[in-house]
Amino acid sequence: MPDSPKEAAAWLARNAVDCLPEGALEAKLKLGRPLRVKLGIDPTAPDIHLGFTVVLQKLREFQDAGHTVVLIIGNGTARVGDPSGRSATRPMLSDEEIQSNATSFEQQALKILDPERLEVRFNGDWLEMPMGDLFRLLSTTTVANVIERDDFAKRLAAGTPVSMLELLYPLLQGYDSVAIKADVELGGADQKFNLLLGRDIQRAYGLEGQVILTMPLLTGTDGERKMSKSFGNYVGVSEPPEEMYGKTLSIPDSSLEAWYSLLIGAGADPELGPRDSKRALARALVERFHSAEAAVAAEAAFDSLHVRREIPDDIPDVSFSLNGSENVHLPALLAQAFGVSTSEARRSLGQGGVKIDGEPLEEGVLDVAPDVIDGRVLQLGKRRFARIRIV
RNA sequence: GGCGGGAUUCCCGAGCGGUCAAAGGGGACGGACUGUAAAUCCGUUGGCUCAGCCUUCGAAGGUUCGAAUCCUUCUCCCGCCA
Repeated sequence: MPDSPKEAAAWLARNAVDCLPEGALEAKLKLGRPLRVKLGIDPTAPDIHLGFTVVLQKLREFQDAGHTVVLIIGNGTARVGDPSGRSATRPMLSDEEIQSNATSFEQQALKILDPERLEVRFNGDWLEMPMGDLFRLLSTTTVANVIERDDFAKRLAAGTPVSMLELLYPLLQGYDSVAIKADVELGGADQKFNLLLGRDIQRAYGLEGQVILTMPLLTGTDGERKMSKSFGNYVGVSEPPEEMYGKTLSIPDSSLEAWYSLLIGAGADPELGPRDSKRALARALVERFHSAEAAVAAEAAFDSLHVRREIPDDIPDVSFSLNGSENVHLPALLAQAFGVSTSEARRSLGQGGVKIDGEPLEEGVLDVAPDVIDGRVLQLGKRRFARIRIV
């Protein structure tokens, strides 16, 4: 890691989208003390996904350079809900939900962050402020200032509702920077407005404005939209190795380069084709969040299941009671074994989507003799398996 | 406060009083294909004791042989005006 403030600043900002204002990071580094680097987390979603690790990774770089990361669990702001990029008003969360989300969030963040240089704060501690203080905060910002931002502007233009609470969100979030005296604030590229407003608010309180540094948003597994829990296109850092591996392999080839540069910090081996680059990427990710052995195992399991179409080793046992009838009624069995409705099970049966020991069942067969299925592996689609015991 | 518009199946969104379990798209699931859980193509997508039956179209009543479609009240939402 470079020594001079100038070089250090360039290093830290090297893959950022924005690092504003120009030269400010270098100036902060020249102070020669550990900087307080803020990251605000809205604990509405309990899983940290790969997209978020891009920012966490950057925080870790600051830590490794001797700075302190202040992780703010937005238990106060979570009751408002970040409007960024949302097209609709968010529901309020209960205190219990927020608390449990926050706890699991912190645990997962520690997979990447160094606990030695980490300070965890809850912004509910200072957002419960007297009304006079709130008024002071509100007076720092104009309405025009807040509604000029893209997502509000769009929603207002489209006639979708924007609550007063949401309008408040950027201010509360910005006040966090005042409360913890942040020198630098990190966030995803979509947080630029919030971070800049935090800087303005700090200055309104007579503090030196924070440097803001935003990281690119990782595209989700669909290759289309940013990775997000609400789009269902995310890979969580706590997911089982096989899931993580498989999901990574499912990204379109066009996302490969971005995933490499944002998650691995380097390009793919140019010798490898897209298939093998992707496999290497998937292995690397499983290795980082689980272990080298898990990565090898996940790849082997994937090949077995999807490439060679084999039946996996560890599959759940399901007992099925005949309840006096002669034959096994397959819709009922499938419903019990895989939690689908019997109607859905019938449809799958009608589409050749059910196999016994890897052998497709003839379409339209609804009942089989018990010994045809007892002790064998029932398969629904490509990925759902159960070993059946008739009792 | 006044006026107008809306609430539809997982989501978005169509829906002449009968032929509506409800168009279309998205998503999801199944099949084919494939280096892949990608792309593409095909199919399915309320539930059940499944060639039939039952429950759905914000809620509750009502009109009718028959209502998602008409009427009344209620709840929630949106816009415009003040």
